[in-house]
Amino acid sequence: MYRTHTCGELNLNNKEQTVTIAGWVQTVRKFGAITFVDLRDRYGITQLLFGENLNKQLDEQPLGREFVLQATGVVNERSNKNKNIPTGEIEINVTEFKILNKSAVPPFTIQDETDGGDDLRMKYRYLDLRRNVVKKNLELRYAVNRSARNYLHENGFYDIETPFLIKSTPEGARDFVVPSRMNAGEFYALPQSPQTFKQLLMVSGYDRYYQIVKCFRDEDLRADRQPEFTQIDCEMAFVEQNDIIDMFEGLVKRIFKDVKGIDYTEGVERMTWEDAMWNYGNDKPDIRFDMKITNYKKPSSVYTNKSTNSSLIDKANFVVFDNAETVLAIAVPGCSEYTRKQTDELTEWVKRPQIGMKGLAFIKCNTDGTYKSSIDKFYDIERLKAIAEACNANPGDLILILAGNEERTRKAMSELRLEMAKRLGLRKEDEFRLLWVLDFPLFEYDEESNRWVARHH
RNA sequence: GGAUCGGUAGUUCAGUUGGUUAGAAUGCUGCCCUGUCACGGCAGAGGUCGCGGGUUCGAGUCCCGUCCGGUCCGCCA
Repeated sequence: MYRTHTCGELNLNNKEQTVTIAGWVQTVRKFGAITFVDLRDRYGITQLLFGENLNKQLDEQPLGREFVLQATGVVNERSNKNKNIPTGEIEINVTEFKILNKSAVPPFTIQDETDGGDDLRMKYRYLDLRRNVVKKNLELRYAVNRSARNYLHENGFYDIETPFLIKSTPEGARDFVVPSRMNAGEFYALPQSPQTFKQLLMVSGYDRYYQIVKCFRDEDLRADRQPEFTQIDCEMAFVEQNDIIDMFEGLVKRIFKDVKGIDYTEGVERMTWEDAMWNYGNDKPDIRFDMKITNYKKPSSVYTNKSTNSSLIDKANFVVFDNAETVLAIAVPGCSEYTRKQTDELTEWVKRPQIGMKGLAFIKCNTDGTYKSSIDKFYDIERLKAIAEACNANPGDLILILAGNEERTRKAMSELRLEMAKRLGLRKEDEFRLLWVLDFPLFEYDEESNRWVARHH
């Protein structure tokens, strides 16, 4: 028998048993007459003890990191227990061992906190995959996948495969192309998504379809964006928007329950795309904290249901605000005591190329009720007060104001809001909120012509 | 396509105003050690400072070019 147990399952219940395990050498700790070896496989780590007899054999056949080893021995209770691992109460007193394969010295350490950089770890991916943190990621992905499939199956969805070598069906991104042998000079495209196929399925009456499927888009990368990615692709027929939202809210809650054991019982907040962009400058806003954005200028035509009181900043001969398409502010709680150095540092922060603003205005709402600002030259105390009230600032708050092109300024203010929240410790990694951001409807029903028409955006 | 940051020991990084023999940690090698689990102690090896050119008495350091990598913009739903 190759092995009787894995490296993750032995404990005091197996005491006195003779076992055989196989795995990779994690570490070797030599103490003169005895040697400890941590043996690792997918399931865990088990400590091997090489006593006096075998130690001599180890001198002739030295072990190194990542050697593949098969060992037989008796499960012993340890005299010094390690409470950090499940197998920490036992060790195997080795009677016989065989080096199944030697290993060159790995170019980086196989540990949670590895010393290897990204490039090196990708080059030696087979070593990187041995690391526990990488394994955990693959396990998580599999758990999410399994949970989603179970939920969708239970709700009547069919998993139907669709072709990869297809005729181009442009969706906006560039197609990846594959040369055709049969038709020289012609090419297949790889799907940017299964969009046309699932629509075909709907027409054919398969009214609930899903697929966990690769999509291909030949565009430049970002840190969180790859040309090849997987999505949970779904389509439903004979439904309204709320049916879809309810179904996939259920999916997300089920995944949290199955994967993390979290019961997300509260309702999921719904927000229109317009509100998300207007109040947070972001189509996926962090709503774990408030700090909403206040708009001081008339919105562009994108925001059909928004209006503002631009008289608050008008007619002050302040060209920066006068010439700006958009003027936005947030009230940062408790930061009115910021020093000149700190506000200068924030100004430099928004001027970085990634943010791209030309400058930053601020109003300190002092706790004694007075105001001190970088725009005192243009606005008297009454006007500062009015501007501050418009963004619901409290005494002790620091109001930060950005002005410029609408799209860029909104995006910059979103980044600034997140940055300030981070500095104040408001972005708590272990807390989460689910939120639906409802896209601008692409079609609307036209009563006159009695048909659906595309909305202009 | 554009902007910007980086490339120094196996690895992750430091390296001052341009100045003696380029350092640290970790890994690796050898010796010591019977209870470690990030073992410990002692000793040692290990470098074309990405590449090419220039300035200079002298370049890891300054300048130009080039290659590679990261991040962002463009692009991408």
